Amino acid sequence: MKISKYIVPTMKEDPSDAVVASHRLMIRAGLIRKEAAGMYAYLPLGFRVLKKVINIIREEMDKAGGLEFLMPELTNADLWKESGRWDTMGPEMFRIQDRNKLEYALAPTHEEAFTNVVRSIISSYRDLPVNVYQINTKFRDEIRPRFGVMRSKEFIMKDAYSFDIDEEGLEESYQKMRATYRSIFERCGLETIPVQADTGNMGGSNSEEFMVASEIGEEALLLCSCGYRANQERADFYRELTKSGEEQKEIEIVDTPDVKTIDDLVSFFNCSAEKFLKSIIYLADNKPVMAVVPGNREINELKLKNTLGAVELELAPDNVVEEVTSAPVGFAGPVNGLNVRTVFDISVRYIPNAITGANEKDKHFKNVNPERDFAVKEEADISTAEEGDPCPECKKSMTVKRGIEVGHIFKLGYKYTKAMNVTVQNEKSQEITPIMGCYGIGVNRTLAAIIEQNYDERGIIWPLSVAPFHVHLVGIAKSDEEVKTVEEIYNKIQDSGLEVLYDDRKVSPGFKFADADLVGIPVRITVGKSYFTNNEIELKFRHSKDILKISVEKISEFLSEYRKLLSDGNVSIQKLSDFLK
RNA sequence: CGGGAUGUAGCGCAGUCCGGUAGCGCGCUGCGUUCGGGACGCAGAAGCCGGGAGUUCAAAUCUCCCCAUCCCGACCA
Repeated sequence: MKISKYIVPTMKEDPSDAVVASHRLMIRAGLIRKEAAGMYAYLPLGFRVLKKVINIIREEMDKAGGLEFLMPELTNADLWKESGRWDTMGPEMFRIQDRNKLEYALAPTHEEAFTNVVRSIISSYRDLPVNVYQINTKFRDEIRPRFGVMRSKEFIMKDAYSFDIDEEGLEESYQKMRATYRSIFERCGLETIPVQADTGNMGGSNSEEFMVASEIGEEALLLCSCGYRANQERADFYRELTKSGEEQKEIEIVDTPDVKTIDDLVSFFNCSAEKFLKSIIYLADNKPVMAVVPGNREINELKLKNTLGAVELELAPDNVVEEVTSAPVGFAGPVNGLNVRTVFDISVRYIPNAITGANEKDKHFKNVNPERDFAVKEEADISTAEEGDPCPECKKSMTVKRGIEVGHIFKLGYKYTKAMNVTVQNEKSQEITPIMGCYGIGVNRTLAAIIEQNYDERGIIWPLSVAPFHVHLVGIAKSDEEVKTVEEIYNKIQDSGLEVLYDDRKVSPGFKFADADLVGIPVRITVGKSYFTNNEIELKFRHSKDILKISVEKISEFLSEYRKLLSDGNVSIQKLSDFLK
């Protein structure tokens, strides 16, 4: 492809609204343009990369026995009502009506749609297992689209759904996808960290997220050297739960004017934060509940939500807090039994002589003792694991890293097959309900994550497997004759079967080199001065500074080797540069 | 939805306090000179100053209302 006939609108300056590297570079290198917040147009160069990522996913899915579908993006409300998610999906689902006032959703995910189509097709245990998938656009009315294509309102997702006759089968399907995901991300040149995760509103039990370590990641991960890896949302941690020997003192009420936050309390009472019982009022499905954790801990809202079995959980507004505690915000506590459901963190009962709000303005209790001064009826782990907390498996101290979630695999269980009444006959002619798994990959996000992991101050450094072109040919010709010579080389590279982007523009060499670095094609071939004087072609790998001067014959060999490695699916920069030695 | 910021030429910005001729850099067009790491000269084109209402002789600039975009928190691939 000649640049003069293509569209590569590169920009020297960073766009003002891009903060993270991938977003900046995708716009500067001419891969995407913003249409509106959370909506992006892919330009030809960006679309080529996107297609390469899609192809890798498709190849690996097909290899694993996945069957590719294409589902409608507009889904009937009846489907969602059948599974019960019409009410639970919340405002992130785009809902629309047609001219007859029938309700639809722009699909944010496709469990229902696939379950529906599969149930109409399968009828026997012999039809199972089956793994169906698609690569298609999803719509989510994100509260805040962010970071370019990393989090957008419209995005491409590969979503797969497995149906098995029993849990054993599901385990097999799940493990197969687990392995498939590893190879997909590996082929994309991405290093991923699989972590245990929450299943969110997808339902189900077991789930694992594939994370790309990155400073800009929106998830915090807890990692242990023993191999324990979990999303902070659901990470467990080990706790030494023993009664302290401390003698129980007499409960006292203390005047604490304007002392509301844990920080205030620490300086007021001059003791450590873990002595306080942090008591927070939430609204769980619009009903007030209180959660109590030690003052040095954060409440893990997801754990709390799961404990409560709630669909929606949010901090209660001030007026609700005042109503429930009959005191301003900041003085809640479990002592004189409030009339709300209260969940205590499992560590609370082991805190002697604690300090807590008195449910009265400017008053706190000190020397509060669990069970003596209040009943601990409902207990759960509702604390967030933090950096340095002991690993739940080996008790060693865990570290925290940030990550971008590029893939997520779930064991869904029977949630959809039961709700939507999917059955097949087993060998005894009995009706059984298949069990499901579901497996997603954010395609655009994967692309952005690839850039996040592969760039420098000059631009993108594409892994060979997803580069928009295999070779970037820079021609520096001064006369018509020289132009013709470069063109012959261009034809030769094309004939070798490689995808080549040929910079044939009439601009200065520096301009072309800078653009080549920005666009980031892994192999750059320059035909210029040294060719016209010494018959040597210059080759430069994007990831290194070295410029190699190579004879025409050797270049031909190099190109056919490159071509061969690509078709073997076995190409790496290492192998390519080794070939030149 | 809460908190913060910004909308001026295709892109990046100044001008706004203190009302009075709309500006700079990049890019773009033409001609010429250049030609190995974002070349130079000359000549050009291009802006309802986010939208609406108001104050004023006069508004990019002051007031009010709307809209959009970005950043920080809750949602998620």
